[in-house]
Amino acid sequence: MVANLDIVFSALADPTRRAILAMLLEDDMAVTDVAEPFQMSLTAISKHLGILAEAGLISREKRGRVIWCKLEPDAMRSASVWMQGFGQFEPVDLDAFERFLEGELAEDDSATDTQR
Amino acid sequence: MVANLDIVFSALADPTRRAILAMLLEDDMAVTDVAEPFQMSLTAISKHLGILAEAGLISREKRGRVIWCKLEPDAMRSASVWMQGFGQFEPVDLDAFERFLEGELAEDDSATDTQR
DNA sequence: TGCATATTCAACCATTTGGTTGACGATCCT
DNA sequence: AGGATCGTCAACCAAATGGTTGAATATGCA
Repeated sequence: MVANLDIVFSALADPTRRAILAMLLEDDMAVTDVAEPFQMSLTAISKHLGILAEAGLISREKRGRVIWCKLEPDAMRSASVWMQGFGQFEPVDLDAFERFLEGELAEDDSATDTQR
Repeated sequence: MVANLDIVFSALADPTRRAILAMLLEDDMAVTDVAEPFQMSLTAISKHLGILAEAGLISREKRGRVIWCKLEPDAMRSASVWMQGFGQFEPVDLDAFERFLEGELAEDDSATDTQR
């Protein structure tokens, strides 16, 4: 999944699309329901969803008449990794960060009711 | 520094601009030197630099004839923070990571004082 | 002073983007 | 079968984007 940074970043550059992603963070949604809070036409939203899907940021699955849209947060990974090359806003001490993640993982393992 | 996600992400969406940022990661550069490795005109590069500056990703300082371009990695912070809302590929809980670091630091301190 | 260098400005052009509307295919429900 | 709902397609449009060239401005240097 070598996401193309061009299309990922340009997909993220539009506020409508970022809002859609934020909505999908809550739950999977049908196209019509995604469109509901916006002023623009269903066609416009459908195009936005196409762009998000093209970037790999969402997936769409047709069940009956309804197409369900699902967030695919992994697609942001390459963009995030690229950005990590810049600046000090990311954990500077990667070794410490690894130990931190290991600790969290151990916690997750011990938590029997943890989802995913 | 409430960077505008629209202009930050769309600035990052262009491969030429990302390449420029990567070059500036090495060192500050004059406009002419930034333009040198690219096929396009100096004017085009100048426009790209304008867009990067508008997004806050670089700053430009004129010294004599030469305008020096400097990476401003902080501008990526808001974009990075926004992305952290999605997915598990970013430090999910930065606060927890900070507490973890403090904890490690405390361990180191006590290790120097006493035998663990 | 006069020329070379560094950078931007202004005008222009082709392509892409984000939106619209109207028609269409597919599916569900009586 | 027939009507309502879900979503896309096709054609179109205005504005933004990414590039060009030629001229202009500002600075350094002999």
